[in-house]
Amino acid sequence: MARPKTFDEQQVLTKAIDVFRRKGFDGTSIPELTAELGICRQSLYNAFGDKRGLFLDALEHYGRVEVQAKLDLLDAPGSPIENLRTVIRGWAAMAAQCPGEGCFTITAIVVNRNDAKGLAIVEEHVNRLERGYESNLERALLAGELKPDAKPARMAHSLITSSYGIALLSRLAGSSVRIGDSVAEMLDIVERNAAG
Amino acid sequence: MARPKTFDEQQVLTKAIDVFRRKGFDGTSIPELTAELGICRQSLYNAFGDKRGLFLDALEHYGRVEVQAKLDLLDAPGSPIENLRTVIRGWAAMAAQCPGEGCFTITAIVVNRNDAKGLAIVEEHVNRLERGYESNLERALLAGELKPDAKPARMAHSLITSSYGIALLSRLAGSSVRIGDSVAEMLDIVERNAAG
DNA sequence: TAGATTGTAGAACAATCGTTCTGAAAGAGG
DNA sequence: CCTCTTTCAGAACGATTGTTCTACAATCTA
Repeated sequence: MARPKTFDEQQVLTKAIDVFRRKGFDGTSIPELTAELGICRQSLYNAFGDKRGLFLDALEHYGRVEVQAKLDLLDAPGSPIENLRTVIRGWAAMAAQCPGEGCFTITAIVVNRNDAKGLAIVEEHVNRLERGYESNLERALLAGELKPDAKPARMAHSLITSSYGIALLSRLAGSSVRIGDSVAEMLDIVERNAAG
Repeated sequence: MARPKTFDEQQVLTKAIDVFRRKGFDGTSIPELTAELGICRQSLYNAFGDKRGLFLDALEHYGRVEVQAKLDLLDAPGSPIENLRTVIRGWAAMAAQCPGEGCFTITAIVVNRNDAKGLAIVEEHVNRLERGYESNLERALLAGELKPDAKPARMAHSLITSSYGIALLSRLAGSSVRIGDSVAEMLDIVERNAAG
């Protein structure tokens, strides 16, 4: 054998997520990609097939890292409801941290308009996170943290919609107040269904 | 003078909204545009300057027609709260009617990532609608339809976030249940603040 | 050291992009 | 009639697109 891989594929995918989120798919050219990823054309094509392949790989990597991080938070030991509150506040924090950028999922939803494979990956991310919310709420219900008549599925559906609404509108400059109130309302949904 | 305009500019802009929403900005070529709009290259450039000019004009037209239609509904005579319920249900109806397309505002938010002028127009649309929600709720408050301690601004912020969350996620195939529950939750926010 | 492999640098490719230009057909006013 | 003006059809423009190809440097194993 010979020369080992000198670039870290995962690290390249992380950079790719950043670039695509910032400039979109069609808005990012190959020269821009090679410059920002720090690899040359040929390496890009060898590793990912083509431009769309790179995008799809980046999207899957996003699921393995960012989406999974939220799921881990929801599943962390301790009070399920307190974990949920942490995740909800995290959406506002993300919006405040990189305003105008927004989460990669949103770019992917719009960009993959006509790509069934890409849309399927995004949809799986959204559904996984939604099920994460739901199972978190079911555990809270079992633990007696929620009123017995609380409806985890419906709550999860509503929370997911608000979550991505926040992520979308965070791309607009003057959204901080709006996002703050939306997070407060999400926390209120949880509070209202809390026991005692 | 001479030959009168043979194509209706407003009608062309309506078609342009459809095309751009379906294929995005970079994803739509000039030949596609001339085909779908039913006008030739030169007419397009004479009337709108260039491709981006057409997009911005279409975006403004969207504000004059679609956004304004929602505002008119909110301002219609009769019970403010009942009007608000109608508009909220309208978001679900829109999502059900053309699933996978989503409202033009969302395309514009993602597509205008790096175009300040375009982003400003979109932001104005979102803000106008939000103020429409808010003034509707203030009128409801004055009319005694809301509890005295209801907070129109916060309610409006939260409702806008959910509205666009719905519009975004409606692009995913399996979102109908999720959207239904989200609308129910939005109606619940209104209900919970309604006067006894 | 020899050879295989993995990377880089950059030329070259056909295709398509947005845009402009040319020339002519069509209808309204003088 | 003639003269504008609007629109059309389509050629042409340079620039850029995604992709492939060629040549070469680097680093591992045998």
